Amino acid sequence: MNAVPAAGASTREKIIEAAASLIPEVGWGGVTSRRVAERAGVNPGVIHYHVGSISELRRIAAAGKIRMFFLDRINGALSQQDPTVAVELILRSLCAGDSHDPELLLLYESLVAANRDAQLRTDIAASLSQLRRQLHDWFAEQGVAHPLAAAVTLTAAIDGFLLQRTLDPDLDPTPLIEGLAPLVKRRPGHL
Amino acid sequence: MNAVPAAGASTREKIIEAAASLIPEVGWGGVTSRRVAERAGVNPGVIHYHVGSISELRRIAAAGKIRMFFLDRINGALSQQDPTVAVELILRSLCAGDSHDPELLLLYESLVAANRDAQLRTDIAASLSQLRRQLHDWFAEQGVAHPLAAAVTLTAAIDGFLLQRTLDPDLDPTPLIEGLAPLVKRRPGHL
DNA sequence: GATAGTCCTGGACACTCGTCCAAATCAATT
DNA sequence: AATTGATTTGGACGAGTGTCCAGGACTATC
Repeated sequence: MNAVPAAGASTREKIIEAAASLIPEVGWGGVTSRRVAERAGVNPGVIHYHVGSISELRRIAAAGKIRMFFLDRINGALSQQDPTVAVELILRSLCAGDSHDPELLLLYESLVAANRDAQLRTDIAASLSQLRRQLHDWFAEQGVAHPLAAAVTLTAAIDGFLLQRTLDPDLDPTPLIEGLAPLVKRRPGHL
Repeated sequence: MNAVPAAGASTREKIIEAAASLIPEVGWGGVTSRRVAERAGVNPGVIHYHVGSISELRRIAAAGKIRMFFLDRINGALSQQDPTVAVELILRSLCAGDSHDPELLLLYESLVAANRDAQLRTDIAASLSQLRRQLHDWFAEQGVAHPLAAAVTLTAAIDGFLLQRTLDPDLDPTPLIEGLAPLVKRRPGHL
């Protein structure tokens, strides 16, 4: 189970990838062994050879995707010069794509499922708290007045807004950007 | 189906109530006909007599509870005098109870399930947009500078924060209250 | 080429699911 | 008391589920 040869790792990854792609489509509970096997082009029996159980498969697939999601989509904006610009950039970019962005749907499916899976909850909570800390440090560095309040509020607001936007694709991010702008303004004295 | 006698309505309500109480416990997909029947103290067969299908039962139960939730928990704060106080009151009250508040868990279960159920999506989107409008009107009345930005940001931030708090009960609402306070400050000229 | 270890196949197992229905029960009217 | 309609019962049906396993195939080592 520890040292997995290349060939085995390949089908294992195919299985995990298939599960991850299914979560947003059919929901957490809809990810079944047969469906995963079919999408991965793999025999149903082989799933339990590479991954212990379906619950564990869902957990592995979700946690991996979520970690990547935060790294890719949020951290990219931190290379911006101005916090206000960065916030607008994050939101515009997140709203640019489909409102049914698979990565977002996977995130929300997992967040809700985590309430019934302690291991998953721990994994996601770690990713979220790391995200908050990164934002906090960056805001502090950029001379934002209240970096902690800014990081917590921003994380929560984006999270909630995107969740609501999955229900109503026409939801306009502009008021939110306006609302968040003063929060991330630099202190007057900052160079 | 329209004019339901008293006796029938009674068991029908027992069924719906049982379903609503199960959603936060076992998740959207975990609400099965047998479980609902057991909790309602009712024969499994009778569910399809009073409610068409299990999907419809879940939808009915969820939509009703969510409408009530917004009415009870949010509107109560609008009788406050000061918007800043009201925001703090809403958050403190929502964070006072269990972080696994059944009503909140039901809301998030339903929000996620709504992505795979057009009817449910429409119902919840209506409740949410009504909530935003109520907040907007109240903020405008109270002389908040940017009522629309305030309403959208507040709704999103609270929604997201509470979702994250279901994962991490120790999450402190204070930074969020700090972050939202300037957003709902009255215009200087307001009496 | 034989052997050993890894990987895969196909099918079985026991279970739960949503839905349906004929028959039994109940309530109220005639 | 008889009749009629609404309500409830208990069980059945087929489909789908997670999990497991005996064996086949495949690959690298000796």
